[in-house]
Amino acid sequence: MGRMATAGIPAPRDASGAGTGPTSFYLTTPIYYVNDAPHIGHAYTTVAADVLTRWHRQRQEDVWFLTGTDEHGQKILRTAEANGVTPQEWADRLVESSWKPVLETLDVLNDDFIRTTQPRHTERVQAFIQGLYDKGEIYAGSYEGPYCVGCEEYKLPGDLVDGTGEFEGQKVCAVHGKPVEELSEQNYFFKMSAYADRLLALYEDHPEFVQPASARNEVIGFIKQGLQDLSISRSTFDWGIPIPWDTTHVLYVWFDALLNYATAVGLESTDPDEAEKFARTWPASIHLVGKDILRFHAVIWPAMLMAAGLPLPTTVFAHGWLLVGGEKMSKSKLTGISPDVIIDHFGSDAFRYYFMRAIPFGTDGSFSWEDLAARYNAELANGLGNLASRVAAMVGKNFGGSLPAPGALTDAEVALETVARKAVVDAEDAIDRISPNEAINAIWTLVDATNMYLTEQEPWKVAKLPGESTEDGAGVEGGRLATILVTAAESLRALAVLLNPVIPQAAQGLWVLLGAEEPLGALAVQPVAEAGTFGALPAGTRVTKGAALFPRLEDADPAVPAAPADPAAATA
RNA sequence: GGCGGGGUAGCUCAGUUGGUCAGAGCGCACGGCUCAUAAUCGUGAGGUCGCGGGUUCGAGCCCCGCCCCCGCUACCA
Repeated sequence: MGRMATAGIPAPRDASGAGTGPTSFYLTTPIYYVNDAPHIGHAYTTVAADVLTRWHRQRQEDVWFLTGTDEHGQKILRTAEANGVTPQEWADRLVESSWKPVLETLDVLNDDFIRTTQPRHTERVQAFIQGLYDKGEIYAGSYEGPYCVGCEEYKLPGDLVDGTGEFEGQKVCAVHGKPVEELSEQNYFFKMSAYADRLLALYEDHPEFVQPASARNEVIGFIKQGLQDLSISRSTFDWGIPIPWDTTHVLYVWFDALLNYATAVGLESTDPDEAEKFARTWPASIHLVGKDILRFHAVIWPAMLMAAGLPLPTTVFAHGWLLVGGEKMSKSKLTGISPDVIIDHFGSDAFRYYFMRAIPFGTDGSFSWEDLAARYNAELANGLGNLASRVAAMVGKNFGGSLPAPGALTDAEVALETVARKAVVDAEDAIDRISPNEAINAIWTLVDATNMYLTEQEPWKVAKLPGESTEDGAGVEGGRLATILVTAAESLRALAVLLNPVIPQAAQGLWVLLGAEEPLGALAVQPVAEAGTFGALPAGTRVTKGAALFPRLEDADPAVPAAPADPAAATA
């Protein structure tokens, strides 16, 4: 599988590729900066991570899904001070009030949640950088750059604008409009420039390392401009991990943050169990990132790992932006939307489904309430929900809710099962290419084919045919009507299994509707590879219609599409 | 400025190496059906494929110029 041209397949990390046991699959989201409250962009990343890991779990793989929060840095310090609390108190507040709850809201099943202020992280980070220091990968130097006294921070050339008035002709701080000073500061530097060639070789030899290709090209272009060493310590503030050999400095937040992916699974731990966990889990299969933080993950991170002599992750995947009204979301333009606003109205399944299907992963995508509402009604309510409803209703009406034994299969049944099998294969392939939207497209071919199958087979007419029912109107076991309904039920069974990673609540609803748990066991343990094989539900399975999976929304126009109350906004 | 990606039916977008490539879904219109969440199934709609040249027997797909949009251009979470 690893030789497919569309390099998206996480290769087995057992380099020999020999084992036949479960494949280890370790996936991460970025750790989110606690200065902000979650918006749909964060939720998008997290949901994608959840869909991918749920899928891999349903392949019976050994999965580890990590998310968490980044809590160090000057911005956090300032925000906390502005609110009259310590930075740790501030971080605690945001984590408990916003970041952990949103995982529940989104139905996300993460295996761990790391916070960069936890001792398991800070201690291991210190051990890690001490190791680099001892190896000579870090040296003392000085950082020079334009410094804005008003902002109390160094600026990038791009942050500066042309001055006006008394500062005409000078470059000034865009925020304060005043000239900046050239300052220099003693810092510790990581010898990143030494890894430029090895990084380029990495991108060349492992095109799957940075995906999609557009992201990879940007990274390569960036490095070809010349790679400089990285200043990795700060001494102008103290909210960070102290540099072990010089505690007047704290570690640069990115160096700190990136390490979470490894410390969380046991890097540098002295605990034998944790060390074993690291050996079993590392390296990561996929780091999911937004394209704004691509470079940190595709350049700095592998360079750090190379310096430490650690294995590199298989893939850094940069997804695109969610566009609102054609623009990147922003609070100032009231386009930064909280996931709660959408989920309160449409539910978490619809949220997950919409963002996973409507937007090709890796490209920017437009979000609009109109599109969300239209897809909800057309695809979830009319397409899938109604399909389940019509099948369950007919099994109830004709067989008292007890799935009958099917009769002889015709070409139509074989054709539908073929669609199901192909959907499985195509969806699996799409997941391997880290393309959830294509996976859902593949699954939906079965929704459409099953609706068509029913229209063509007309079970409601078959039910009135001689020999299809008894005197009291009950359907006949082994008849044509029974065959059609059992086949449709098998389709629903396949859909429940295939859609469980994407819309877990509705999939479970389908599982209950089908009464499948009794004969087949829990939905979560159904192997996805066998989902397309019909004939799994035995005669006598209890099918009940129940409530609509996705009730149609007539008032598809939610009241408030803009930014809601935001814990962090008050401090901005 | 440099590098890269885009501008295709009302909307969101597909369109491999140039020749059924002018498409899909949604929305809309008409028709069929009536099991179902007024759902489902079928048909249609005629868009200068950003603009102007060029190459070719033939170009959204190749070349040149131009007009817009977006991303990257180092320590911005």
